[in-house]
Amino acid sequence: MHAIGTLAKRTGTKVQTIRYYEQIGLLPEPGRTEGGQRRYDDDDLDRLAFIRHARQLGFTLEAIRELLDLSDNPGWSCADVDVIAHRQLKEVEARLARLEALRKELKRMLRECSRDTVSDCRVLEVLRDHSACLADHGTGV
Amino acid sequence: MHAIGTLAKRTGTKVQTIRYYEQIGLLPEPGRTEGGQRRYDDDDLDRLAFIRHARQLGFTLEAIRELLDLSDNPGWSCADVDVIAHRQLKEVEARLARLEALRKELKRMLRECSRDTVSDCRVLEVLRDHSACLADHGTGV
DNA sequence: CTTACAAGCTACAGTGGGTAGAGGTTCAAG
DNA sequence: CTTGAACCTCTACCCACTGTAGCTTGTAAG
Ligand SMILES: [Zn+2]
Ligand SMILES: [Zn+2]
Ligand SMILES: [Zn+2]
Ligand SMILES: [Zn+2]
Repeated sequence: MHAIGTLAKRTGTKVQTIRYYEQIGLLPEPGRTEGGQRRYDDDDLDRLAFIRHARQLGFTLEAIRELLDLSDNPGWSCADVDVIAHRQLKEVEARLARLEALRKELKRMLRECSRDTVSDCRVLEVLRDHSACLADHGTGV
Repeated sequence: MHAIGTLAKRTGTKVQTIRYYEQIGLLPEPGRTEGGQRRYDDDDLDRLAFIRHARQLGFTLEAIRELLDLSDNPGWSCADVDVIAHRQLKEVEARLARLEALRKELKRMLRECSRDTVSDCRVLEVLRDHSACLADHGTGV
Protein backbone atom coordinates (compact mmCIF):
# COMPACT_ATOMS: atom_id res chain seq x y z
CA MET A 1 0.00 0.00 0.00
CA HIS A 2 1.44 3.31 -1.12
CA ALA A 3 0.63 6.87 -0.12
CA ILE A 4 -0.01 9.36 -2.89
CA GLY A 5 3.43 10.92 -2.46
CA THR A 6 5.13 7.57 -3.03
CA LEU A 7 3.18 7.07 -6.25
CA ALA A 8 4.10 10.59 -7.29
CA LYS A 9 7.80 10.02 -6.72
CA ARG A 10 7.84 6.63 -8.40
CA THR A 11 6.13 7.86 -11.56
CA GLY A 12 7.51 11.38 -11.74
CA THR A 13 4.02 12.86 -11.35
CA LYS A 14 2.89 15.76 -9.17
CA VAL A 15 0.57 14.82 -6.32
CA GLN A 16 -2.04 17.24 -7.63
CA THR A 17 -1.91 15.60 -11.02
CA ILE A 18 -2.71 12.20 -9.53
CA ARG A 19 -5.75 13.66 -7.77
CA TYR A 20 -6.69 15.34 -11.06
CA TYR A 21 -6.56 12.00 -12.91
CA GLU A 22 -8.82 10.52 -10.25
CA GLN A 23 -11.21 13.44 -10.57
CA ILE A 24 -11.59 12.96 -14.33
CA GLY A 25 -12.02 9.19 -13.89
CA LEU A 26 -8.71 8.12 -15.40
CA LEU A 27 -7.56 6.54 -12.15
CA PRO A 28 -10.04 4.61 -9.96
CA GLU A 29 -10.93 5.95 -6.54
CA PRO A 30 -8.45 4.27 -4.23
CA GLY A 31 -9.05 2.98 -0.71
CA ARG A 32 -8.62 5.36 2.19
CA THR A 33 -7.15 5.19 5.65
CA GLU A 34 -9.43 5.86 8.63
CA GLY A 35 -8.22 9.44 8.51
CA GLY A 36 -9.17 9.78 4.86
CA GLN A 37 -5.79 9.53 3.13
CA ARG A 38 -5.53 7.69 -0.19
CA ARG A 39 -3.76 4.33 -0.29
CA TYR A 40 -2.76 2.70 -3.58
CA ASP A 41 -1.75 -0.81 -4.61
CA ASP A 42 0.65 -1.95 -7.31
CA ASP A 43 -2.06 -2.09 -9.98
CA ASP A 44 -2.70 1.61 -9.45
CA LEU A 45 1.03 2.21 -9.76
CA ASP A 46 1.15 0.34 -13.07
CA ARG A 47 -1.88 2.18 -14.38
CA LEU A 48 -0.39 5.55 -13.50
CA ALA A 49 2.94 4.59 -15.04
CA PHE A 50 1.10 3.65 -18.22
CA ILE A 51 -0.70 6.98 -18.29
CA ARG A 52 2.49 8.96 -17.73
CA HIS A 53 4.40 7.10 -20.37
CA ALA A 54 1.64 7.54 -22.91
CA ARG A 55 1.53 11.25 -22.04
CA GLN A 56 5.27 11.47 -22.68
CA LEU A 57 4.63 9.99 -26.10
CA GLY A 58 2.12 12.76 -26.70
CA PHE A 59 -1.16 10.81 -26.45
CA THR A 60 -4.12 12.86 -25.23
CA LEU A 61 -5.90 11.82 -22.05
CA GLU A 62 -8.88 10.77 -24.18
CA ALA A 63 -6.69 8.49 -26.30
CA ILE A 64 -5.16 7.10 -23.11
CA ARG A 65 -8.61 6.40 -21.74
CA GLU A 66 -9.35 4.35 -24.86
CA LEU A 67 -6.05 2.53 -24.64
CA LEU A 68 -6.68 1.63 -21.00
CA ASP A 69 -10.14 0.32 -21.85
CA LEU A 70 -8.72 -1.82 -24.65
CA SER A 71 -5.90 -3.05 -22.46
CA ASP A 72 -8.48 -4.44 -20.01
CA ASN A 73 -9.56 -6.96 -22.67
CA PRO A 74 -6.45 -9.00 -23.40
CA GLY A 75 -8.20 -11.42 -25.75
CA TRP A 76 -9.47 -8.81 -28.18
CA SER A 77 -7.73 -7.95 -31.41
CA CYS A 78 -5.23 -5.15 -31.07
CA ALA A 79 -6.36 -3.49 -34.27
CA ASP A 80 -8.10 -0.70 -32.34
CA VAL A 81 -4.97 -0.05 -30.30
CA ASP A 82 -2.96 0.28 -33.45
CA VAL A 83 -5.52 2.63 -34.95
CA ILE A 84 -5.09 4.95 -31.96
CA ALA A 85 -1.30 4.79 -32.18
CA HIS A 86 -1.46 5.40 -35.89
CA ARG A 87 -3.70 8.41 -35.39
CA GLN A 88 -1.20 9.74 -32.88
CA LEU A 89 1.62 9.19 -35.36
CA LYS A 90 -0.27 11.15 -38.01
CA GLU A 91 -0.82 14.02 -35.58
CA VAL A 92 2.83 14.08 -34.64
CA GLU A 93 3.82 14.09 -38.28
CA ALA A 94 1.47 16.96 -39.06
CA ARG A 95 2.88 19.00 -36.20
CA LEU A 96 6.40 18.18 -37.33
CA ALA A 97 5.75 19.42 -40.84
CA ARG A 98 4.26 22.63 -39.52
CA LEU A 99 7.11 23.25 -37.08
CA GLU A 100 9.70 22.53 -39.73
CA ALA A 101 8.17 25.23 -41.92
CA LEU A 102 8.21 27.68 -39.00
CA ARG A 103 11.82 26.88 -38.23
CA LYS A 104 12.82 27.50 -41.81
CA GLU A 105 11.05 30.84 -41.97
CA LEU A 106 12.37 32.02 -38.60
CA LYS A 107 15.92 31.16 -39.63
CA ARG A 108 15.51 33.00 -42.90
CA MET A 109 14.10 36.09 -41.22
CA LEU A 110 17.03 36.20 -38.83
CA ARG A 111 19.61 35.53 -41.52
CA GLU A 112 18.32 38.31 -43.72
CA CYS A 113 18.11 40.93 -41.01
CA SER A 114 20.68 43.69 -41.31
CA ARG A 115 20.58 44.24 -37.52
CA ASP A 116 20.17 47.95 -37.93
CA THR A 117 17.14 49.97 -36.80
CA VAL A 118 13.64 48.73 -36.11
CA SER A 119 12.40 50.45 -39.26
CA ASP A 120 14.64 48.21 -41.40
CA CYS A 121 14.22 45.05 -39.39
CA ARG A 122 13.59 42.13 -41.69
CA VAL A 123 11.88 40.20 -38.93
CA LEU A 124 9.23 42.87 -38.44
CA GLU A 125 8.92 43.34 -42.16
CA VAL A 126 8.05 39.70 -42.68
CA LEU A 127 5.64 39.71 -39.76
CA ARG A 128 3.86 42.73 -41.22
CA ASP A 129 3.55 41.16 -44.64
CA HIS A 130 3.02 37.49 -45.26
CA SER A 131 3.84 37.93 -48.96
CA ALA A 132 7.46 38.51 -47.85
CA CYS A 133 7.24 35.14 -46.12
CA LEU A 134 7.97 31.73 -47.59
CA ALA A 135 5.91 29.70 -45.15
CA ASP A 136 2.55 28.42 -46.36
CA HIS A 137 0.42 28.87 -43.25
CA GLY A 138 -2.96 29.69 -44.79
CA THR A 139 -3.77 32.69 -46.93
CA GLY A 140 -5.36 35.14 -44.48
CA VAL A 141 -4.22 38.72 -45.44
CA MET B 1 -14.14 52.37 -41.34
CA HIS B 2 -14.65 48.65 -40.98
CA ALA B 3 -17.06 46.66 -38.87
CA ILE B 4 -15.62 43.87 -36.74
CA GLY B 5 -16.84 41.20 -39.15
CA THR B 6 -14.99 42.81 -42.03
CA LEU B 7 -11.76 42.83 -40.01
CA ALA B 8 -12.41 39.21 -39.10
CA LYS B 9 -12.87 38.14 -42.70
CA ARG B 10 -9.89 40.09 -43.98
CA THR B 11 -7.48 38.66 -41.41
CA GLY B 12 -8.92 35.18 -41.04
CA THR B 13 -9.74 35.80 -37.37
CA LYS B 14 -12.89 34.94 -35.44
CA VAL B 15 -14.90 37.92 -34.27
CA GLN B 16 -14.62 36.74 -30.66
CA THR B 17 -10.88 36.57 -30.99
CA ILE B 18 -10.70 40.23 -32.02
CA ARG B 19 -12.76 41.21 -28.98
CA TYR B 20 -10.47 39.03 -26.87
CA TYR B 21 -7.37 40.82 -28.17
CA GLU B 22 -8.99 44.11 -27.26
CA GLN B 23 -9.84 42.81 -23.81
CA ILE B 24 -6.25 41.84 -23.07
CA GLY B 25 -4.97 45.14 -24.43
CA LEU B 26 -3.34 43.82 -27.58
CA LEU B 27 -5.63 45.84 -29.82
CA PRO B 28 -6.64 49.41 -28.85
CA GLU B 29 -10.28 50.17 -28.03
CA PRO B 30 -11.76 51.25 -31.34
CA GLY B 31 -14.33 53.96 -31.92
CA ARG B 32 -18.02 53.06 -31.77
CA THR B 33 -21.15 53.91 -33.68
CA GLU B 34 -23.99 55.64 -31.82
CA GLY B 35 -25.50 52.24 -31.30
CA GLY B 36 -22.29 50.92 -29.73
CA GLN B 37 -20.82 48.83 -32.55
CA ARG B 38 -17.02 48.84 -33.07
CA ARG B 39 -15.58 50.61 -36.10
CA TYR B 40 -11.96 50.09 -37.14
CA ASP B 41 -9.56 51.97 -39.42
CA ASP B 42 -6.75 50.62 -41.59
CA ASP B 43 -4.14 50.91 -38.82
CA ASP B 44 -6.19 48.53 -36.72
CA LEU B 45 -6.37 46.19 -39.68
CA ASP B 46 -2.58 46.26 -40.08
CA ARG B 47 -2.02 45.69 -36.39
CA LEU B 48 -4.38 42.72 -36.35
CA ALA B 49 -2.76 41.28 -39.47
CA PHE B 50 0.62 41.57 -37.73
CA ILE B 51 -0.68 39.77 -34.66
CA ARG B 52 -2.25 36.97 -36.69
CA HIS B 53 0.83 36.45 -38.81
CA ALA B 54 3.08 36.32 -35.75
CA ARG B 55 0.67 33.82 -34.18
CA GLN B 56 0.92 31.66 -37.30
CA LEU B 57 4.67 31.68 -36.83
CA GLY B 58 4.13 30.44 -33.30
CA PHE B 59 4.94 33.56 -31.27
CA THR B 60 3.09 33.83 -27.96
CA LEU B 61 0.82 36.79 -27.34
CA GLU B 62 3.36 38.09 -24.82
CA ALA B 63 6.14 37.99 -27.41
CA ILE B 64 3.83 39.70 -29.89
CA ARG B 65 3.09 42.42 -27.36
CA GLU B 66 6.84 43.06 -27.09
CA LEU B 67 7.26 43.04 -30.86
CA LEU B 68 4.43 45.56 -31.27
CA ASP B 69 5.97 47.82 -28.63
CA LEU B 70 9.33 47.68 -30.37
CA SER B 71 7.78 48.25 -33.75
CA ASP B 72 6.33 51.54 -32.45
CA ASN B 73 9.89 52.91 -32.16
CA PRO B 74 11.29 52.77 -35.69
CA GLY B 75 14.57 54.49 -34.76
CA TRP B 76 15.65 51.98 -32.16
CA SER B 77 18.05 49.16 -32.80
CA CYS B 78 16.36 45.98 -33.86
CA ALA B 79 18.55 43.85 -31.61
CA ASP B 80 15.69 43.27 -29.17
CA VAL B 81 13.41 42.18 -31.98
CA ASP B 82 15.95 39.69 -33.14
CA VAL B 83 16.40 38.37 -29.60
CA ILE B 84 12.68 37.62 -29.45
CA ALA B 85 12.72 35.91 -32.84
CA HIS B 86 15.79 33.94 -31.85
CA ARG B 87 14.13 32.79 -28.63
CA GLN B 88 11.15 31.67 -30.69
CA LEU B 89 13.46 29.79 -33.05
CA LYS B 90 15.07 27.96 -30.11
CA GLU B 91 11.66 26.97 -28.78
CA VAL B 92 10.60 25.67 -32.16
CA GLU B 93 13.81 23.68 -32.47
CA ALA B 94 13.37 22.15 -29.03
CA ARG B 95 9.82 21.08 -29.87
CA LEU B 96 11.01 19.69 -33.18
CA ALA B 97 13.63 17.51 -31.51
CA ARG B 98 11.08 16.19 -29.06
CA LEU B 99 8.50 15.47 -31.71
CA GLU B 100 11.05 13.77 -33.93
CA ALA B 101 11.86 11.36 -31.10
CA LEU B 102 8.15 10.65 -30.58
CA ARG B 103 7.63 10.02 -34.25
CA LYS B 104 10.47 7.53 -34.34
CA GLU B 105 9.20 5.62 -31.33
CA LEU B 106 5.61 5.55 -32.56
CA LYS B 107 6.72 4.21 -35.91
CA ARG B 108 8.82 1.54 -34.26
CA MET B 109 5.98 0.46 -31.99
CA LEU B 110 3.64 0.11 -34.93
CA ARG B 111 6.18 -1.68 -37.10
CA GLU B 112 6.93 -4.25 -34.43
CA CYS B 113 3.33 -5.03 -33.58
CA SER B 114 2.19 -8.48 -34.67
CA ARG B 115 -1.43 -7.23 -34.99
CA ASP B 116 -2.75 -10.14 -33.01
CA THR B 117 -4.50 -9.91 -29.63
CA VAL B 118 -4.35 -7.07 -27.14
CA SER B 119 -2.28 -9.23 -24.81
CA ASP B 120 0.55 -9.39 -27.37
CA CYS B 121 0.23 -5.84 -28.66
CA ARG B 122 3.64 -4.27 -28.95
CA VAL B 123 2.15 -0.79 -28.66
CA LEU B 124 0.65 -1.51 -25.26
CA GLU B 125 3.77 -3.35 -24.19
CA VAL B 126 5.94 -0.33 -24.85
CA LEU B 127 3.48 1.99 -23.15
CA ARG B 128 3.49 -0.22 -20.09
CA ASP B 129 7.26 -0.34 -19.90
CA HIS B 130 9.54 2.50 -20.87
CA SER B 131 12.55 0.19 -20.82
CA ALA B 132 11.12 -1.37 -24.01
CA CYS B 133 11.15 2.11 -25.50
CA LEU B 134 13.98 3.80 -27.32
CA ALA B 135 12.84 7.39 -26.74
CA ASP B 136 14.73 9.35 -24.10
CA HIS B 137 11.89 11.27 -22.46
CA GLY B 138 13.09 11.50 -18.87
CA THR B 139 13.57 8.66 -16.46
CA GLY B 140 10.26 8.61 -14.55
CA VAL B 141 8.76 5.14 -13.84
C1' DC C 1 -41.52 53.61 -43.91
C1' DT C 2 -41.77 49.23 -42.31
C1' DT C 3 -40.05 44.85 -41.82
C1' DA C 4 -36.82 41.08 -41.82
C1' DC C 5 -32.73 39.30 -40.55
C1' DA C 6 -27.70 39.31 -40.56
C1' DA C 7 -24.50 40.96 -37.73
C1' DG C 8 -23.38 43.19 -33.72
C1' DC C 9 -23.37 43.57 -28.41
C1' DT C 10 -22.20 41.80 -23.25
C1' DA C 11 -21.30 38.32 -20.04
C1' DC C 12 -20.08 34.07 -18.77
C1' DA C 13 -18.61 29.08 -19.21
C1' DG C 14 -15.68 25.69 -21.14
C1' DT C 15 -11.53 23.60 -23.59
C1' DG C 16 -6.79 20.58 -22.33
C1' DG C 17 -3.76 19.30 -19.02
C1' DG C 18 -2.50 20.45 -15.42
C1' DT C 19 -0.37 23.85 -11.37
C1' DA C 20 -0.52 26.84 -7.12
C1' DG C 21 -2.14 28.25 -2.82
C1' DA C 22 -5.04 28.69 1.45
C1' DG C 23 -6.30 26.69 5.41
C1' DG C 24 -7.00 22.71 7.93
C1' DT C 25 -6.06 17.47 9.35
C1' DT C 26 -3.44 13.04 9.77
C1' DC C 27 0.43 9.97 10.01
C1' DA C 28 4.68 8.26 11.71
C1' DA C 29 9.18 8.84 13.74
C1' DG C 30 11.57 9.96 17.86
C1' DC D 1 3.35 12.90 23.46
C1' DT D 2 5.16 16.03 20.39
C1' DT D 3 6.62 17.56 16.14
C1' DG D 4 6.45 18.44 11.37
C1' DA D 5 6.16 16.46 6.83
C1' DA D 6 2.70 14.88 4.21
C1' DC D 7 -1.93 14.65 3.43
C1' DC D 8 -6.85 16.58 2.75
C1' DT D 9 -10.57 19.74 0.12
C1' DC D 10 -11.63 23.68 -2.39
C1' DT D 11 -10.82 27.31 -5.27
C1' DA D 12 -8.60 29.87 -8.70
C1' DC D 13 -5.26 30.35 -12.36
C1' DC D 14 -2.40 29.43 -16.89
C1' DC D 15 -2.79 30.02 -22.54
C1' DA D 16 -5.28 31.30 -26.45
C1' DC D 17 -9.07 31.08 -27.69
C1' DT D 18 -14.22 29.22 -28.67
C1' DG D 19 -19.13 28.76 -27.84
C1' DT D 20 -23.59 29.99 -26.03
C1' DA D 21 -27.59 32.79 -24.40
C1' DG D 22 -30.19 36.56 -24.76
C1' DC D 23 -30.50 40.88 -26.40
C1' DT D 24 -29.75 45.21 -29.70
C1' DT D 25 -28.28 47.54 -34.03
C1' DG D 26 -27.57 48.29 -38.95
C1' DT D 27 -29.01 47.84 -43.57
C1' DA D 28 -31.36 46.58 -47.73
C1' DA D 29 -35.66 45.11 -50.00
C1' DG D 30 -40.35 45.76 -50.64
ZN1 LIG E 1 16.13 42.80 -37.08
ZN1 LIG F 1 3.82 34.02 -43.45
ZN1 LIG G 1 -0.89 -3.91 -31.66
ZN1 LIG H 1 9.50 5.67 -23.31
